[in-house]
Amino acid sequence: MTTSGPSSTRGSRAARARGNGHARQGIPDATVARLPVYLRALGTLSDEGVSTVSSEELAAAAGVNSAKLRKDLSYLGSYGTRGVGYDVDYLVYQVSRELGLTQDWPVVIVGLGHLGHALANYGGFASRGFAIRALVDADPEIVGTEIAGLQVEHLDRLERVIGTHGIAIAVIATPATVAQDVCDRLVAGGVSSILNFAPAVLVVPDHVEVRKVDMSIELQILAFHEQRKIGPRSLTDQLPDLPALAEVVIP
Amino acid sequence: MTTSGPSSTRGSRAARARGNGHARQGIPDATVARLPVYLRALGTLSDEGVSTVSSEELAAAAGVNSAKLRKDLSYLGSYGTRGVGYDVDYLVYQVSRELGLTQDWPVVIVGLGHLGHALANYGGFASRGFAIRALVDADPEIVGTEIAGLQVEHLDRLERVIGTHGIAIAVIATPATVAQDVCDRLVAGGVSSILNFAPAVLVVPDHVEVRKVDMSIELQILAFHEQRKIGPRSLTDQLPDLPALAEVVIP
DNA sequence: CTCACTTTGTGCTCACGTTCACAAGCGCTT
DNA sequence: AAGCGCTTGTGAACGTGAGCACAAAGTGAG
Repeated sequence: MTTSGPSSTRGSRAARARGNGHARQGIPDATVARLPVYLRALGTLSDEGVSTVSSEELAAAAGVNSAKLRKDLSYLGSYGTRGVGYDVDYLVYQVSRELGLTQDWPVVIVGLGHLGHALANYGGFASRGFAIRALVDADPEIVGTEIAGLQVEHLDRLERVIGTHGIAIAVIATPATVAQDVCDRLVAGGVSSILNFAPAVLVVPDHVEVRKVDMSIELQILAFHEQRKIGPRSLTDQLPDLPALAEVVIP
Repeated sequence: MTTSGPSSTRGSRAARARGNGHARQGIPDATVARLPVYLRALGTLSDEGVSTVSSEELAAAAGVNSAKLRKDLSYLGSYGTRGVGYDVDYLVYQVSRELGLTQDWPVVIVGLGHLGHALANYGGFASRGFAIRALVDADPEIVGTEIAGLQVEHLDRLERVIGTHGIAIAVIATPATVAQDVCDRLVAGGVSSILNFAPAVLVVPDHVEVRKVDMSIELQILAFHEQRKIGPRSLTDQLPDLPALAEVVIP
């Protein structure tokens, strides 16, 4: 499940307004979230020299049900050939185009602690249509140093940096305490998509989309299921439950 | 939405087997995913000295609808007081207990590149019932060095490390190429919950739960929405779409 | 050309999740 | 002790997503 909760601009109203030739408009959110997974699997296949793939094979590589994969792809259009499968390279192009990865998106990372540092050095971005164009931090110890070939700029210049590079997508990797402030300034500066690594709930205007990545939350979800496996017979589990015990029977 | 797709041990069958006094068994996945968010908001309130909170206030702090919050909390039991609200500290305890955070979970991090390094140094774990007990890597340059107060051990010792500390939850922060191998060994060693940062689809037995954190995927989802905002009037958007143009009208 | 076989694209059903709206319950005031 | 206002807990309606199962459409053999 999903990882995070976006906030704005839900599409999907006219999701069913299809049926004609065009596939445009209204790809379900759940599908959009899976397209990058398909794209990665397709990239691997392409690198291996595979030119055609069936929904069954691709689904296995992406870790999903094949019917779901076919339905997902059908939202983009009819790019398969019955009796054959999908052309890998053609599908890579179509999915990339749908996701908006045929162009390069300039990105700024705000906050260069351990995590921001790791993100700046992560190669997985550049390969997929994202170009980290600027690094921003408030700590005088960090400002001016060079990370991943970029000079870290001071937070004061945030708005200027956004404007200069035409940045629409930003990554927040600051401490939680300043995340909302940074977020507000990003939005004021014109950023409309934010990837938030800070453990804080960001409040943004409707036209801004926020996605959250929070390892602490993911671990807690794992802990919940782990606890369930061990069983409801643990010590602490037999005790209090119902402060109000009435209203049980007799309506 | 989410973020990711777990794989196993879905609860929720007997979700509706309630109605009696007890609230046990069958908390919806969507609810479980939000409990950590509530817990964080509650922690902040508690630190601020707030002793009672209404569903409306807490929902605002957590960034969700108040009806949803009430329904979520109702799965744990009736811990609120009508006309008043919820006792903050009591609720913190109940949510923590439900998530299994009243005990400490020993965790191993495998892979100590930039990201693993950042994770090892992240303070947010310890404060929430998780204790990083071991760091494991295969690179001889890294093995033996000390990170966050722990000595990095060699991958060869993985099974031993798991056994010694009784580890059930592991974090994979290796390159994608070796993620599945590491995963298999973790599972063979007895780990049953995995948090995967590697951009790879992991295949695991049914009793193992995997959650995935992938910043590249999140960025691509943002790019999709960003592209939509700019409008379907961009250059590349007027072109190819329908290889097959027939079947348009007349059913 | 026809038939057998393969794989896509999708209608339909069911399950899950979200939201509304309100009755039930609690505390405070009079 | 009775009434009033506030807030929880939840029944019910609605919307979204998953997956089955099959018709449609393509390929290749005979």
